[in-house]
Amino acid sequence: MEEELKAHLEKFVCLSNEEWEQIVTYFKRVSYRKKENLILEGQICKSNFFVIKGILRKFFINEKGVEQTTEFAIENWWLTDTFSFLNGSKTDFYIQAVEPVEVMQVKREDYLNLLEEHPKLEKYFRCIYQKAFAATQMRIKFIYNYSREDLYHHFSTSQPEFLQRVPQYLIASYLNFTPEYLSEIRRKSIS
Amino acid sequence: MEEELKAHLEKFVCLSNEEWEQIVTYFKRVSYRKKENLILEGQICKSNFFVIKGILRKFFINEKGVEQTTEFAIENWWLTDTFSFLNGSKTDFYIQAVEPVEVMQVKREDYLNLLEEHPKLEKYFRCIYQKAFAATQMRIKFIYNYSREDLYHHFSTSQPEFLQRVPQYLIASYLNFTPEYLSEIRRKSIS
DNA sequence: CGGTCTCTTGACGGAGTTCAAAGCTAGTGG
DNA sequence: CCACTAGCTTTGAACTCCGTCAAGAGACCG
Repeated sequence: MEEELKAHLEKFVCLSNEEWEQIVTYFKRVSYRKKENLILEGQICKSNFFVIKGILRKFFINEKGVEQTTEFAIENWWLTDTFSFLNGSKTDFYIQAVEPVEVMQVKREDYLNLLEEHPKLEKYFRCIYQKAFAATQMRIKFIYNYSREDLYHHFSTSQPEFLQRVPQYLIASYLNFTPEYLSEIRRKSIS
Repeated sequence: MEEELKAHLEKFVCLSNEEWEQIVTYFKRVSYRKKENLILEGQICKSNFFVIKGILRKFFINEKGVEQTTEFAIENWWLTDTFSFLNGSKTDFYIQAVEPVEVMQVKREDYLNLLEEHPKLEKYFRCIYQKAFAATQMRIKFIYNYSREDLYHHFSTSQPEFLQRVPQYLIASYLNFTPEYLSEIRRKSIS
């Protein structure tokens, strides 16, 4: 069922069944296996992904050649390289399934047409991006305010589901430190 | 003149003169002196600020009691604590004029009414927030990818105007390191 | 010219990385 | 259903970047 996306849209705008049936035609439902890549560095990031079930992560290869995770997306979150998606430029990122994943994906052109045909959705995406922007600002504040150790504790208490579902080395990567150091922090907090 | 704001809106949507004249009534034009605070920690951040002339910065007092700058805004940029502005919650931030500043400011309720009355502007703000979100994601990528020293060099080459207009200790604060260390980096690059 | 704000310099310490190696776990094929 | 292997996690020692502290040198303002 695509009901998850419908429910999410309806948190911000009211839709008739008829509208919904038109809207859903712009999307494609796709499954990906664990570790499968949805997009690769160097490609143009043609789609925006809405997660119905599973976990995605976005990462890039840093200057030292190490995978650096910058975002996770779970159920009811959108994920894409916004910059590449909007401008049609090449992306520096990979998007990969952490677990087996079900998504609804929209291509850039369909996204733009969808907004033309259904201006109601301008409001939906305005709200979504406002929230996403506010969240990212909060994240920068945390990064600036807290030590790595504090960031881990904050993350593990505020997002406990991730600790269950995502391997430690990816958490370390997302928090921008080494698996070795994460291991050290965990030892400290247990004893 | 408020022509700066009008020009900015028209980058994303077409407006008749009549529409513009209605829209502008939702805004208030205000001047602030150097170092004057537009909002204070603990208040509700009631307005969103569009900079016509000058520079604003947003900062918070970190756990060590030090001012930590998280954003600058120059001409044609919006600045607010998005989270507080949207939800009406108390802000953790200060917004302060780095130079004498002219802004157009909208209150939260006027912003919401404006969007009701002029749905065209949903598109404008959707685009603005999309871009802001993409920019913040790029910023996190930079923070994760580069050493402090590289961050300074990247900042100074990509935003040279800020080096001219903003004192060094604020640049250091924005890049999340100490004025002492910034001084050391500068010495290295000169010799 | 005095005083406050900004920038520089240097010595020291600690949070977090790097490297190397061993222990664990889970997925795969036989 | 077990065994093997590749990938994940832990440990510890050495090292490094960058923050802290203290003090001095400019610069800008009344």
